[in-house]
Amino acid sequence: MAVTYTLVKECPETGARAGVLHTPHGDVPTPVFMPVGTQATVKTMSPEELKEIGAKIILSNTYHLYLRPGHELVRAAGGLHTFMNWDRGILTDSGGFQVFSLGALRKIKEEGVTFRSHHDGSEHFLSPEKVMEIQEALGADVIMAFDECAPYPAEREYIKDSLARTTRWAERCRKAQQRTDQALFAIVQGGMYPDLRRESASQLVPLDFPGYAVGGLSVGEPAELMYEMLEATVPLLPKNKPRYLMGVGTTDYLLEGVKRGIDMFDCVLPTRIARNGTVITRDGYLTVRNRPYADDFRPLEEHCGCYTCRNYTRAYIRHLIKTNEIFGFRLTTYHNLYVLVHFMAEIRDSIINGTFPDLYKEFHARLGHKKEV
RNA sequence: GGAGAGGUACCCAAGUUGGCCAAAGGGGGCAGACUGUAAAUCUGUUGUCUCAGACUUCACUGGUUCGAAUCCAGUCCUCUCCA
Repeated sequence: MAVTYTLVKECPETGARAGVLHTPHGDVPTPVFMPVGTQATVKTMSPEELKEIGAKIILSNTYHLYLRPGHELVRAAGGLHTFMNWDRGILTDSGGFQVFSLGALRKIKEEGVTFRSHHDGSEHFLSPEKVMEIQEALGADVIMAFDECAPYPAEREYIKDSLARTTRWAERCRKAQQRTDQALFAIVQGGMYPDLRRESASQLVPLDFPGYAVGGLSVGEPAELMYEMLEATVPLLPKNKPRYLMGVGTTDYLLEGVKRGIDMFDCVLPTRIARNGTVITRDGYLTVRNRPYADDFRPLEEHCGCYTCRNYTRAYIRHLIKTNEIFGFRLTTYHNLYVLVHFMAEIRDSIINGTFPDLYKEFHARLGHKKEV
């Protein structure tokens, strides 16, 4: 098996799990937050910095790397790990999210999806088979089945058709798979309809994929609705396989996701808001770009052990951001990723120590609302 | 000394057949958004007030006119060229 999962401990009070994802590029303790490096780089971070932060696995993207520089070039480079000098885990998203985010530029059919390139308008056809070919050329440890991340809100009938097609696409991906050293995860869809979530899961689970993702969430719906969908989905997923909640990455969502049995998360939010002048703290967001921090000589977050907080002040970082200096984006990105990666490690420890419910209560009181610090 | 060009809001800069001008557009400032990255992006806002409405602004002073950033006269200042 390319990638296996070991369940280390499960919180008896909640559904929280501590485990290990074993990959050809090292073990990944779970629950885990995976930084996103869409174009074969986590924007502004070097691989060395990512390791320093504690990242054990990162994301990259099929659609984007297919367009540029082209998967054949990555293959010629020796695969994504070699190409980008990252010897730890990599997961590639299938392009399913681009079916959603490039909504105006694509057309969905049973056979696959026609995209008009957002670079030059050229037309490209991605099918489950093509996506598998690309992902095998890229060579990530975990690869994703081609799916449709459906929009919210969406009609029940639309979601029903979409989820069924996503299942058929997952089967086609499975059939097209040739490499045996990559784990192909299927993606549960179903929109915001609990019964359709269950329908999707019940179609995919018997196909026995090495891991399952929950997709189509965090697309604009209220938080409570997302939690409800998780509760409808996760209990149907096999306990001995990793569960991955796609596109989720605020501290409160992470905590709530873990509580409901999720093992893996990814999100562009920490890196994106970092570049837009906002940092994540244990107590909420801090928009360090704003005026009040102009002469604030404290670190971004007191007691944070990250490189940024050990060496730089809010005033300096605000200055860098305001002057559009690259180093500013690097410092905020570093901090945000550090916070999430370490938050997950802390959660994992608490699950193993049996104190997760306490940690949950503590953070539940602090999170869930945005607050300037 | 002579010839010419010009002075518009925090900065740059449109606007000079008089009204539709509190005044385009940039930049800067101040906020907001961001969740499997079309994102170092996008959106809002940026004269004053008791903000619907009213008031004071386009170098300065005076004038023409129902009405002036726009027309006239004078003053101050800036730049270019020629001596």
